[in-house]
Amino acid sequence: MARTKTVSVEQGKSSSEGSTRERPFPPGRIKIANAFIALLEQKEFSAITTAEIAKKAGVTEALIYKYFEDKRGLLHQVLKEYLEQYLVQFERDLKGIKGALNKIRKLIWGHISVYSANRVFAKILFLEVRNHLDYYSSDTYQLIRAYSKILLEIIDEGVSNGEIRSDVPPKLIRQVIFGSIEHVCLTGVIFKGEISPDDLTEDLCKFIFRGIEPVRE
Amino acid sequence: MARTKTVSVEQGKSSSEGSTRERPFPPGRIKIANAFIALLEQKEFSAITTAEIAKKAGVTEALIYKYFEDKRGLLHQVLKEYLEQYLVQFERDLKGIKGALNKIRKLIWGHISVYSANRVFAKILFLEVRNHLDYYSSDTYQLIRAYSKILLEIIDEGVSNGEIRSDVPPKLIRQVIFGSIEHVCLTGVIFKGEISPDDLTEDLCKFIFRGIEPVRE
Amino acid sequence: MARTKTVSVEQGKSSSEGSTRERPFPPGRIKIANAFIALLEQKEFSAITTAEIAKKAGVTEALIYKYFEDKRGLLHQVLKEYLEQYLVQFERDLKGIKGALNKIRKLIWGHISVYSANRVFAKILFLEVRNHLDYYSSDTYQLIRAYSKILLEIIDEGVSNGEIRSDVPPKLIRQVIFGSIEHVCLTGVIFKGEISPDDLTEDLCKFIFRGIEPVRE
Amino acid sequence: MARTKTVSVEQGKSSSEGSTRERPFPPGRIKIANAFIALLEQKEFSAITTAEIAKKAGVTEALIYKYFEDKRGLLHQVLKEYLEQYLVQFERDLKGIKGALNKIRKLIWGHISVYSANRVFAKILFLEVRNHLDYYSSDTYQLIRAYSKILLEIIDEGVSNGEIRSDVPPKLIRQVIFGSIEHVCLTGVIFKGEISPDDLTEDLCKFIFRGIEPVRE
DNA sequence: CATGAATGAGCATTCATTCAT
DNA sequence: TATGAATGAATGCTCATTCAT
Repeated sequence: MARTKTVSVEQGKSSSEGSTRERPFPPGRIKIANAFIALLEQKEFSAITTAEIAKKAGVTEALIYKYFEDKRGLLHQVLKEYLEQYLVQFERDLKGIKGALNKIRKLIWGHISVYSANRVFAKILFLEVRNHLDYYSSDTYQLIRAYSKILLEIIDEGVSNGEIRSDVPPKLIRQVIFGSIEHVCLTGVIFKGEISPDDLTEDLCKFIFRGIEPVRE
Repeated sequence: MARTKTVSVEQGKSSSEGSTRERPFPPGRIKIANAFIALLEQKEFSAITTAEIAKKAGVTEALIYKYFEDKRGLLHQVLKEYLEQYLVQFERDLKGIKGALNKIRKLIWGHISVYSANRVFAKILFLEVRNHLDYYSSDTYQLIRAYSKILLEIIDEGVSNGEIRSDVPPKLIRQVIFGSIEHVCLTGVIFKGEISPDDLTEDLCKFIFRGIEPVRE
Repeated sequence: MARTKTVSVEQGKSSSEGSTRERPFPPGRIKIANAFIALLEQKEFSAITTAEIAKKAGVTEALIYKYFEDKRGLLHQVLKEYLEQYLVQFERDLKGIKGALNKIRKLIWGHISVYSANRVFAKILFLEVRNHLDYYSSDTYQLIRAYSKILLEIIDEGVSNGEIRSDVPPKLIRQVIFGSIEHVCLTGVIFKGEISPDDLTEDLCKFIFRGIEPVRE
Repeated sequence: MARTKTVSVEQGKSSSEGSTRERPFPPGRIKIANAFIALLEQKEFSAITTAEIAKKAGVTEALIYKYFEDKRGLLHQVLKEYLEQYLVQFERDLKGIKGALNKIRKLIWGHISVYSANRVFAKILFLEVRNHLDYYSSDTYQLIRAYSKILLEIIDEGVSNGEIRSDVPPKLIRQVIFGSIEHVCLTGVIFKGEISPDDLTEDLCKFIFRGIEPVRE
């Protein structure tokens, strides 16, 4: 079973300058972030209290407010750090892959993999953050949009080179892809079942690429 | 813009005939349910206070607890009544339709239509209720399962008679269908955009039935 | 185990007059009183709600207020009916008994017997009613005072005729007697243990009559 | 009139010596405890609201829950601190006293003295706490049991050395002693009358030691 | 870098009680 | 004789958040 790693992302220098190098997060901050993530694995965000976080982290509640705007800020921050990491990885994954369909396959696999490895991440994303309006004006949302845009570009590329049919709106295609991935993973996340990236990707692609109907001739 | 109708389901008929018949809901109950639904259109469940509901309904807070278990119970109850109504309609819709693909098309259309007509309903379903474990042991969940089962049977039927390919697990197909519908609608719901059942159904089916790839001649 | 009888006292005419004879309590009233008593056996007064009483009685809450002033009135009423019954019995018991000590013995036995047979009664008396000031201005308190006065008179009688020492204030003697009885029974009531009137009376009298010290010959 | 002292027990010493030492209670906690005790003198526990306590203490309601489990926890805590203090005193009082009867006399005196000096204490003990089942599984109950056990041992000692008659069960003797004390004090507490430890002890012992009957030559 | 102490505002829920029918 | 519908008022408790040290 893929254990969610609770080691808080060591932030590389967000923007590097000459001097002291990327300084690591102070211990308190790390403890808080980890405690929070651990808690998220057990219960939903709104059910988590600052008192709980502080206790689990072994610090005082006040310290949370030293490092984060507020409770929701903590959520966004943690999510953002996760996401940034994933996007870097994702870009690398896509490098050197030829063909729109192949890229889509890789994207699906990568997407499912993250969800599979870090269920909390998945849970946060589609159960906590997305429902709130503040999300849509957050940094995180911009990251997600960037990611989402990449898929759209791949689809456009596919349409251009004839790999993908042109009689269905690309945006709809994108929605179906994301919708399928998430629905499939949601089930796994909620029921804490196994999620097998390889198998799921295989089946999903088979389906998405060629549809529901059997091969005509 | 499709206005969500706030008329609480009149269960049974209000005017009795014959004997004791199931009596109509008392006015207070109806007012509460409607006020609650109206509120749900504006804000998320956890942000709605009982005081607000009572005020909007023009009754006292205490009355809420006369008719519903608690705040969450109110949510479930309202949802359940909605759902029951929809399922009746849905069964009727499906009557007389031949062919698995045609049935799926109808189902998709019906599903989107409900979401389109009753955004609150959609919102409740995938933003409020589903995230909580108590949902999965509720009456509502049973209704949803029944509904879900119907789709699976249609798919099985399609596989049997050759309408649907057999090399992809039926359950995955179901997940993709539901996932697609919901992702597509979610966008509409969240951004309060138009949702056109006819167009969406058309595109979705085009896609789901024949996949992403262009026709191979 | 002496089961508390839950049959509400059929009130004899409180004060008789010529006409229609003691009319029995209406069924609703009886059901309420019985339900209440049954509830008192399980939990303390303040933990019992009118809703509960009504439900157990199979009537509406409103009916309680038809027959009783309010919740506390119900308590007092029930208690009073119990008490009146007991006092009648008690007076009869005392008839024909000679000697202060013998009378005291009989009183102790009677007192313990009631507690033993009707634990609810005991519980109400020393856990619910007595703590509240309204008790001390109630009918019930007058009954208790009457009862209490009888004991004092017996003691006085004993002092006069030399059966009882005169160098201890009679009122203190009375307090010790009541205190002993109640402490002994309280234990039984709270821990739901057996209470044996005969044995307890025997031991208590042995002690109260001759004190803690061994016989000095 | 013996005024109940409202100074909350300073646990440990406030001024540290040596190392880390148990630090004194924070001011808020002390204020809460004192306010609560003061309130208990005026009304019964269930009639005291958290709002009241907070107001009287000059703190916010929330602070109550920082220092105490809940309202009932506050009651138990306050009682426990009182009790612990008393038991220490009590053990010292008993030191150096010879003879079971003398010890009993001292115990009675001490017991009445506490009640007399701290009526709230008495009130809490036999009107609030004792009626609830949670009491019987509390720390406080253990303290009371310890205290109660001491009396039993004294009685046993008296039986052994011939000071106390052996034909009455020691436990019953204990019950009579406690029952008498409490009944006698209860009257004082409820009617806010004077309680004179010296006189009461004198009379009670006279009675308990030698019983109700006059001296037989 | 971190904490102890304290707060302010909210909020679900309970319950006895009333009254027209 | 009894009920269905509705209420008013209270209350315990939670929680995110602040700030001096």
